[in-house]
Amino acid sequence: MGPLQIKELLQKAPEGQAVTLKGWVRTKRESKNAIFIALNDGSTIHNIQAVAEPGQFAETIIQQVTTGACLRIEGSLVASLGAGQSVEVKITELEVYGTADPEKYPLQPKKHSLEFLREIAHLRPRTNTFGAVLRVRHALAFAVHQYFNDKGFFYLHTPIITASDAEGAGEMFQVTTLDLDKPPRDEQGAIDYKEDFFGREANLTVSGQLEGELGAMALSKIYTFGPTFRAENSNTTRHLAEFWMIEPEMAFFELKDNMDLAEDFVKTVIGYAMEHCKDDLAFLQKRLEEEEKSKPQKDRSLPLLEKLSFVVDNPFERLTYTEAIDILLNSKPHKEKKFQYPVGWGIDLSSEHERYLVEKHFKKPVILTNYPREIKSFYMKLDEDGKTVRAMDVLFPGIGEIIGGSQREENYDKLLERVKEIGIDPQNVWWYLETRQFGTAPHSGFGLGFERLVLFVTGMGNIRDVIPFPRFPKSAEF
RNA sequence: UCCCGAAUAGCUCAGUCGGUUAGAGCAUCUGACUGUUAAUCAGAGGGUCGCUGGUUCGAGCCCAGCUUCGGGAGCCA
Repeated sequence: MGPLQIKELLQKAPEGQAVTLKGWVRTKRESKNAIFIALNDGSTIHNIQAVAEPGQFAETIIQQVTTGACLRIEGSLVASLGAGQSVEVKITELEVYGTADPEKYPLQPKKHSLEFLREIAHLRPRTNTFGAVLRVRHALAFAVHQYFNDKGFFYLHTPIITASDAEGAGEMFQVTTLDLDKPPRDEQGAIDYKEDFFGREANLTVSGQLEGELGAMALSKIYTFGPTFRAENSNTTRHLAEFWMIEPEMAFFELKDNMDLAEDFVKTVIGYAMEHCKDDLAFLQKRLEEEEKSKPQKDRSLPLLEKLSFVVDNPFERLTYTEAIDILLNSKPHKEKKFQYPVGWGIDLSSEHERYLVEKHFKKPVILTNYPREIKSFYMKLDEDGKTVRAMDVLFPGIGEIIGGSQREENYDKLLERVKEIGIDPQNVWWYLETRQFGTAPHSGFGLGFERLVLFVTGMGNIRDVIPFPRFPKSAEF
């Protein structure tokens, strides 16, 4: 089962017991009577201090103990003689698993910019910041599964390769085994996809929702949690070409049930991270506070943990799109013509409008519902007036849209009409339409961008820093 | 894709009006000191100033193009 993790060792009572340490050197300090090694194995943000006596080991060995080197240490767990830590390990055996040439190893015991660390994504998990982010990311992922399991949902594995481009959720990455130099052509000279691996055009999924609905029409409550791909040329702090999306889909849920679930779900998983990642979140909070020292008081945000508590403890503001437009029309920035994009019923809200509602007007997460049908997807259930659909977007401060969902159109005729209206060939989604012919049911669901959740919980500023190996335009290194 | 900004030592940055030999802190190395805490002190090494071209007696600095990066916008989760 391997050695005890440093996280566990740090909590043990020091009784001189024999322990084994395996981990990477963060710093080494040599003094007349002792050599101090700060070792970290990623199990916790905290290092354990290992102590050797000068002359105890050959100088050639001690010289190999540099920042980044990997060590095996045998020793005894004792009470620390110095301040700053309660326990330490008195070294009896020292083995260098792997050296890290200090002239070449890019991570130094000092602050590095996040931009620089992005260039060395293969090493950045070894930093305090990324260690903390990755542990929080894990806790959130675990909490997602636990939450749905507790609520009677089933984890449905929807396909990653799909032949339907009906979602309309964005540009897709094509999947092909055709020879791109000389692809087979049909009689019209067009590429003949009948010759391709699947006998038709195929792409990476942009959403598991349509398949998720098929699952919900049998298992009642399902969720997906998998990679999602968008080939959009998006260059922002909130978009990735490859990201992880969580999509619950529930039979017999109407829009209000959907909102209740979304709110409870987000609050619960954030609460889980707060409970299980105290040290990491405290570190991230401190990091943010230092970063914000240069900003004027008014531009500083709440301390991270206060911000998270606030979200968990307060009800989200719920209002319709129409009400939101009214608020925007009566807002100061609108009257003073400060908005870059004009406000009016029917517009797709831009991020400045969403920010105003969330950050200025309500100062809390907001759920907007009942958007005009023209700006939302074909599968959303029409309201009685035929003008709006039962959509809901959850908007978070600093992040924008973290969840997008809706009650689905379960009426076959209305759905077929909408499919045709937006130009999808019904033949391409015959299987989706059939669910409305065979035992159709009211149902709802939503999609949550996992990295946006991690972004919010960690307080990081760029989505590329909350996924281990980000994929974005012109970048697929590592 | 659009707008704005940036690119100088391993990292973070300064560099005056275009003018002689390119600056600091951290890191690294050497020495001193020390139960140390990203130790401290002294010294040393370390540069194709993103690339290409132009203006000029002279360019890190001015101009053009390109590349890469960052922030904002759009697309969205």
